Amino acid sequence: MNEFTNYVSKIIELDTKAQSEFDLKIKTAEFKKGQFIVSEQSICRNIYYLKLGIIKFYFINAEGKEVIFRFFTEQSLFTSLESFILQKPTAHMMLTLEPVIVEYISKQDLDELCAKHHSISKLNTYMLSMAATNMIRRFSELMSDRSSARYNNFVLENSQLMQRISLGDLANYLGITQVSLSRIRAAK
Amino acid sequence: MNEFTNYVSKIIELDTKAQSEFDLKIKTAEFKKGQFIVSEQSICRNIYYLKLGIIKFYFINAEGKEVIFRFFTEQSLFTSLESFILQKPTAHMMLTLEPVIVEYISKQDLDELCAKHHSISKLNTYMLSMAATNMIRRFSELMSDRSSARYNNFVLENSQLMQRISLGDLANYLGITQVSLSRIRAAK
DNA sequence: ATAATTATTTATCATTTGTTAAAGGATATA
DNA sequence: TATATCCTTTAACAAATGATAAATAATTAT
Repeated sequence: MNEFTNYVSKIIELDTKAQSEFDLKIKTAEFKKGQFIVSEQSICRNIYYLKLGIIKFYFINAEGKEVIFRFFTEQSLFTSLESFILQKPTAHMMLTLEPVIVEYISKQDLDELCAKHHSISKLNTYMLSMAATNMIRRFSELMSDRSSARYNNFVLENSQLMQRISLGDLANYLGITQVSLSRIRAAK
Repeated sequence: MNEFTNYVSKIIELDTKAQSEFDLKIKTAEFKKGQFIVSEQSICRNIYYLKLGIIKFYFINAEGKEVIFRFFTEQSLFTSLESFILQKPTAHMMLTLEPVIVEYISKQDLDELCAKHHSISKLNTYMLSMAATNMIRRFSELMSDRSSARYNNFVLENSQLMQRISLGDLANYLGITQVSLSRIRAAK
């Protein structure tokens, strides 16, 4: 059984038939560091399960600056949601920060399975719920504290992740410049 | 037929039986200006359709300041999503800024209808998709421009709404203080 | 209408953050 | 090892924003 199937089975109980049909649709792909899994203007046709590596989910804003929605690490699901739902070109990119192995299912296959199996429809609902609540939390986090507090909080809650991302990327995630982040770090 | 039912029928085609069962579950409520439809620490048990009025969806951040997710106006769906999904107390409030009339369906009723009718399950999927993509857009908007540009943009795209909300609320929505917004307005 | 309350603007000063440039470290490549 | 490249820090200055208080305008209540 694929890791993706195993992962979702622990979240939503899938009946045997639904599970095996889901598992059959899973494909695997590998990427080198610095490659786009979803590039600008492409259509995101899949939901991905991240087996290995780390991914930066971001866009370039009106001032030409990089804004990071979030990072994804092992054992997480991701997709460029707006593009995935409407199957139209995305402005939101998925870039590998390390060598990456993913498993994925296409929207078409997932839609077909949703129509066929109620348990997979429930899985789909769960994945959308997580996408929505994660964005709500991300927005709240960004609006909740001054940047120094956001930095301290990030270090506390993501000590492992700190070792895998650059301070430049962290600054963008926190919504400040790298110079500003250096100042915050120096001020301790 | 309730306005809520009519509204969703235009988005997702519901078979006759699903539609009438959905319609039977809809309830109505009225609120005066300045009342909470969802108050802090309460559990949000419903999805609402806003028939009349305007609502502020917000929370109080770690520094004690009000942060506005968004405003809702007539003919829109809303719920305090995290609380609704997990049925746990919310930190996100829904406050009426005008007299309000809503129609709503409970989570329990909706879940039952989802299990029974695939078309309603699709409706549920649609509503979650919108919640997620709306938050993605809101986040992007907030991170895309300097505050003066965000203000100009808001005025352009929400000229009707401008007449119904206070500048203090608008400032909070834009992520700045009211004093700062006054400066931006004066600088024109 | 008058008073009281609330909303908005203006002014002043302090703080934060951005910008630019340069310097120092670290890492990768030949 | 030496060189080049990338990442991070530091410094100096400018711009934006916050905090506070006071003044003005608008709204609500008596």
